[in-house]
Amino acid sequence: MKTFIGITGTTSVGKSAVAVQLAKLMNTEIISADSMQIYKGMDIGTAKISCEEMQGVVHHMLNVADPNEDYSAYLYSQQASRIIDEMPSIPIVVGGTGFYFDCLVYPPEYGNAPKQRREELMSIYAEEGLSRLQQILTETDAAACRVVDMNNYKRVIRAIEIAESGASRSVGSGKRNPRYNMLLFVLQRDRQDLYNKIDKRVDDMISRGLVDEVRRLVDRYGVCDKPAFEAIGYKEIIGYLQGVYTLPQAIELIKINTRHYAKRQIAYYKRMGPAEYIDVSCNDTYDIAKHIYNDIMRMITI
RNA sequence: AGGGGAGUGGCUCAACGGUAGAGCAGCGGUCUCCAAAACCGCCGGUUGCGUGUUCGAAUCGCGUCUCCCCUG
Repeated sequence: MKTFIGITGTTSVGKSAVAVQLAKLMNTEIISADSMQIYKGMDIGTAKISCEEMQGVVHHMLNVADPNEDYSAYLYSQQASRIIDEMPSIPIVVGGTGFYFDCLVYPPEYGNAPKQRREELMSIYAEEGLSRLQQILTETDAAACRVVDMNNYKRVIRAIEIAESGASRSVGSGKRNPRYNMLLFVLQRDRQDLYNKIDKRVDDMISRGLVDEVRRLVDRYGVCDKPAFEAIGYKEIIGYLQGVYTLPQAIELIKINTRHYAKRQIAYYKRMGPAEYIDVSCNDTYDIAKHIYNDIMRMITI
């Protein structure tokens, strides 16, 4: 079983820089695990690492999809695991999307979703509401209703898709076997400190031209309902461009939504299995990378 | 200074005589292809202050403080 290094943490915690230092120490490459940096042309708002910041370290899984595509965790796990498998060195997977790490280590075991059917179910939800979806699931896979969050239309739709493919959301093989040996490091910092950094980062994004970036995106693709357009920083600025919010309101919303996101990230990391938590509040990025490097060397030689 | 309006949890407001509710924020949680998404839960107020009326007041009276608007 192949080993990879996982580095995660909330937005604004400072993952990218640490990862670059670590990659240089390990003489290896980086694979992004970020559900929004996947998209081309979304750079400022996703805080995508710049060429200079990469310092020559190769980064994979950035800019691999167009914003009007239906990208998904399923595609990510397929593409990223291929890269991991082909890399001769120990890859470093870095990003804030905990679910993507899960999908790498435990590849989704249910079948692929037929695209037309999902659109049908979506329009049923839009026109007839959640209760109709619940009814469909009850009829096709009653057992799944006990396992699935019936208030969450996305989960209900997915369970219906699985049921219609002949499987059942209720009979997943409980303890799944991991595909990789992941050595996970979670970077963290004091909550107030983190919130201050988030506020500052959002202000920076605005002054670096986030509004223009979003405008360009909308000009090119229109306002579609693809995942990319639900990204924090984008949906709010779109609202501003459409006159729903003033710019200050949109900025405040971005900050709030980013804080909420960070909280959800923290909750997710707690359930990702064994991990080493590293406080990065008052440490130099190189020192943090060196610390992680030493730990890795120790774990691998044992 | 005079006239009018308002003061309710961090914020915006509801309840207008029967000992306070909601949204937002905050905090916690869920998660097997939309995951920066979607969903669930929790905390929090002796209603500016004082006094009176009443069996009972956030709600009525009086006084006082603060804020807003209008007139000077």
